[in-house]
Amino acid sequence: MARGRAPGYDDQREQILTQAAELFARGGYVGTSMNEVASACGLSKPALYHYFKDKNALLLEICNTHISRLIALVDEVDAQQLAPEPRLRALIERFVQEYAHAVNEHRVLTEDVRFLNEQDQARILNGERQVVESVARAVEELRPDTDKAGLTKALTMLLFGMMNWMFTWLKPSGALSYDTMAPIVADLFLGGLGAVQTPSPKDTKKLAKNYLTS
Amino acid sequence: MARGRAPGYDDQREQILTQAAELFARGGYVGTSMNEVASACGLSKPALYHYFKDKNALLLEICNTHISRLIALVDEVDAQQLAPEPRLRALIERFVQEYAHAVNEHRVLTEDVRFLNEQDQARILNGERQVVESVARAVEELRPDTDKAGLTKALTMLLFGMMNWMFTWLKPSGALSYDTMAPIVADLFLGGLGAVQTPSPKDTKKLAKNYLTS
DNA sequence: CCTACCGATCGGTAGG
DNA sequence: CCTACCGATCGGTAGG
Repeated sequence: MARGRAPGYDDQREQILTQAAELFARGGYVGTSMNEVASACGLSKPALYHYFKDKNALLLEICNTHISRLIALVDEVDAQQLAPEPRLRALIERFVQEYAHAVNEHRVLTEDVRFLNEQDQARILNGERQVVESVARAVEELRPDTDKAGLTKALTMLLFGMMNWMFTWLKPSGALSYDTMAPIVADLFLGGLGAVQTPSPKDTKKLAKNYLTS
Repeated sequence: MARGRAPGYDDQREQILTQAAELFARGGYVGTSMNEVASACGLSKPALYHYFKDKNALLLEICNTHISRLIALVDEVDAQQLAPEPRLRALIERFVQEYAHAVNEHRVLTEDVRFLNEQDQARILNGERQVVESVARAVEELRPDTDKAGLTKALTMLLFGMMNWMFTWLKPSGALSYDTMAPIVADLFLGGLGAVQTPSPKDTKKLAKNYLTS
């Protein structure tokens, strides 16, 4: 029988990831040294390198764990087969909960993916695309006309903007304030959706060309 | 008569600031070296230091120029004494225009202020507070009840979230797509504002406590 | 405005 | 021949 990892190995990895996410969120990926990560975990730098092969692997696992949870979240809501409005409300509530549960990880995901190596970055961006597309489908159900106008993704991204920007102004002190925000975001978005004028075809053509393709 | 600056001195400074904003926006402040800035401008590093005393000064001037324009913008709209709805529409249009005109500077402002030294950071954050408060006043005029509920600033920040997040998904290729987005953001926000349920006093108390105070 | 450097610290790894 | 580390230092490069 093969000898496994030492007991506590996985716990130690988890603890390192949590610490690194906090340090990266505060000082940025490039602005945080492996020495800082190590000493925040009470480890020597070689000990840290025992758990992660390099700095990129640390960043990748933070991003990957978080995006995997977001993908699982939208899949779960999809599986519930809710009507359009409760579906979008459920998505918003779950996103806000998830962000509140992982503020540091979320900030790292939104700010530091660009520092991953090319292939890992592509993997993460692919995951993000999956998540966005699932929400976009929910938006489109609520306003089918926006899709052919090329507006669906724009509206979806405005919704993500409201949620993703929250970590810059809401203190991460507790999940309660995030919980309070979820229905507000849902009310605002769902209430405003019907008021959005579909732009002229000339404008939406330009709009469609201006999405980031990657 | 004292010898003035060499002719072209100010032009060179401007060019450096534009180049630096682009490099900082792409690679982050910490991830960009002064050598990279210098060579992108066709200068030696010592030559670069002739125009800016250190890296912090470069970051400060990028942020300061941009935030000053935003403050001027809200002051101009304030001076027009518009009715609440056209006022907020004007603010949104002007913000989106300004962001489109200075995508790199805006990204640097939103992501890299934390790397400024303490005093400069405080100055910039103070400017940001001015801008937010002006928009918050416009929001409060449209929904006076949200103020005593502590909701005004939350709604204002959701609006900024929609606008500030745009640079992550709209290609910076042209001002036209941004122009198309401004009325969409305005429709969505103004349309949704009336649909937002005021949360219970218990929740808003928590909400008010969770703003970043600085 | 150049070449030539400094103190320090970077990410990563040697031997034991 | 595995794991779980340590003290010390590697080659390069950062801001200045």
